[in-house]
Amino acid sequence: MSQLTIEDIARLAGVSRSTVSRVINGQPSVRPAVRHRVQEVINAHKYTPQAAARQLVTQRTRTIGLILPDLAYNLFANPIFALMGQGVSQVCVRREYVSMQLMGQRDREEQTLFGLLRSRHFDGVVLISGEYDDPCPAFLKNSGIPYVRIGRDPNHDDLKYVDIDNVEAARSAVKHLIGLGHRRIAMIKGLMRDTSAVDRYEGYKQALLEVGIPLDEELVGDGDWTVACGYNLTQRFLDLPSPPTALFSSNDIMVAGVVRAAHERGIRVPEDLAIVGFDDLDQTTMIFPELTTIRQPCVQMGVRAAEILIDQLENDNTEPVHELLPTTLVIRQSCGYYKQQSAAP
Amino acid sequence: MSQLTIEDIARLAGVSRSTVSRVINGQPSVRPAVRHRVQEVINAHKYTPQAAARQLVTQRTRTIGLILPDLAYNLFANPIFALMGQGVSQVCVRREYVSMQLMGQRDREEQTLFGLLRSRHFDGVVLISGEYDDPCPAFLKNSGIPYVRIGRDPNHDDLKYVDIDNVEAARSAVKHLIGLGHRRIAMIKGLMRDTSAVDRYEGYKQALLEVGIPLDEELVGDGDWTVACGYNLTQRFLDLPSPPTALFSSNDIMVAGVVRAAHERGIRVPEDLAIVGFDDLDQTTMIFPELTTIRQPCVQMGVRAAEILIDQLENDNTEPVHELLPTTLVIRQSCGYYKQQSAAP
DNA sequence: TTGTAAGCGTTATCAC
DNA sequence: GTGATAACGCTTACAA
Repeated sequence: MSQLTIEDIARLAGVSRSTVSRVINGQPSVRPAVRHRVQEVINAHKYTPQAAARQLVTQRTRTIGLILPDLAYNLFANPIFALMGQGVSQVCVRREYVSMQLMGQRDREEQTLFGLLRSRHFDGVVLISGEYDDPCPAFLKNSGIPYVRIGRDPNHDDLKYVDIDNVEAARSAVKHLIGLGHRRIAMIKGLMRDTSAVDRYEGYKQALLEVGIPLDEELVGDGDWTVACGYNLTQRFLDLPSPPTALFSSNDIMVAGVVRAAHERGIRVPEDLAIVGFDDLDQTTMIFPELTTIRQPCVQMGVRAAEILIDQLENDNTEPVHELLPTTLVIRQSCGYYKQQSAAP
Repeated sequence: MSQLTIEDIARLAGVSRSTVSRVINGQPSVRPAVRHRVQEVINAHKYTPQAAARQLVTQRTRTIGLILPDLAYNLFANPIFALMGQGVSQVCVRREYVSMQLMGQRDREEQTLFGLLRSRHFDGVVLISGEYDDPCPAFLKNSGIPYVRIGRDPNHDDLKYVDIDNVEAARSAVKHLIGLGHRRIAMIKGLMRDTSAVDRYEGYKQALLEVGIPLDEELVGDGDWTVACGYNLTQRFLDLPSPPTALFSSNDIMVAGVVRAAHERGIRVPEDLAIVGFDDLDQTTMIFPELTTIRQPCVQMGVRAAEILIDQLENDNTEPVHELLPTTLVIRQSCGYYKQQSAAP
């Protein structure tokens, strides 16, 4: 069906290959009548140029690869990566690029992945990676493959990245709880191999420090982003002689576990336990009491990453770009009013 | 860095292009010493052949495209598509293929997608699509692009597909509830543009019919796979003069809404309301009372789809393949024992 | 076992 | 404005 080549189209339209090529690529120097005739033939036969041939001569694929963390496959957390991907995709469509997500376990098949990247399928890569010492950005960098990272690693000098200020975001979340009068505020950390987990913990500590609340190790749980750990850690917290009155979770997913554990013990949210999450997943709205949380602009992060990448590809722009997108504290029902409430008439 | 061509490698190794090519492609007819020397040079320079050049001559990309429904972006339901993708990816790695997921809104960018597919980026496609009259399989079919569908459409004659028997699976779920003594069994349907939603409803009706329970329209809700509809419909059910004692949900996601609505009214699960879901998402385990549900072999579906596709690609196998993979009813806590319980001493 | 040469389907550089 | 013609980087007969 579409095994026709440009040569065939040329013959059918009674012109040369070059002219057909010009029509396809929208070059102006073709007489309207000719252009029209050629276009007719192209449409009639649903001819589309073969990508490989084109790529070979132009040395461009107009394709960008999207690499996700392994995490994405196992986690509820999935939605945030999907959103970032959507952002990337939007820009690509607009700029007439193609974006493809590479499948497969990153850590298990690293060599396969690197080989693939070296074979120049992609003009560039958007890499979603928040891990310390991830080998992937290192590889991209010293292979000279243009990439923009979503996330960052203080140990690694990425030329271009898009991220949020996790320290500040977490700090504001915890300050909110403090502002409501809470003093015993538990925190569930994310996986500490992720920079965002470390930073959010840092923000938590800063907020406490600022108001002179001593850090109580018992109120800090080693989470791993999953519902299960939210559940287990909350049980531990609630077993304490003096349990927390508030809790900050490093993501929304873990809150699902927190809420379940609380429910099981008859602990009410927010009356007995105020909760702030992180991410602002749409999907959770229906599960929890409306969750107070930090909104992360996932789609926008994908958008910016793609824009920055394409800018580099098209304008050879190799200036460093380090963008921190703004987060917002979205206040809903899961915090209630603590001191304020008891101060009411 | 890896801008070297096969020509450069040949020169550096003191052989001809052909020999390098033979080494790369693992052809036997190369003297071990030579092979070794060439391989050294390749490794030293981290040379990888350029995909486009290779594809141009072989007319094969060894790449398969994975197309997801738009749904996947919006839904919690995401996990099942990710799992199918994992299955596809596993097989590809094993068979030395590359799999890439096409990004972007299917319905909005149909022409873009079709153009992409026509440009021969992919040797074949795994298409996850359970919609009636989806234009995508139709396009693939009459473009002669090999594809295997995950899901099917009775209105469309797909040459190869992998699916489950939704009617039978749903039927067994509802029979389970009936077996526990329930007579007023509500059902939440999925989006009826999806064949699986229609089939699951059919299974529900069959199960009732078999034991002579009349279909009560009031107990059937038009769902759309989301948490929100699970919530709203359950409220409606519980408002009925004679509310259901059991509920079958067309997927696990919607159960989240069901459970929330039940909780809010002090309806206990399973004592007051027994629930059976569909999918068996790992992630839900922590959210609901352990959910009785139908397990769908998502990864395996991806695996089979990829295997069937690659078989077609490599052996020109154009026999029809219609595989229905087995589902299982996984019995956990969300159903309890209804009649049995009251029959106990 | 190895090398030479043709050709894959495009775009790009020239002439005309 | 249009058409030859030479790349692009690889694989693959066919020769040697």
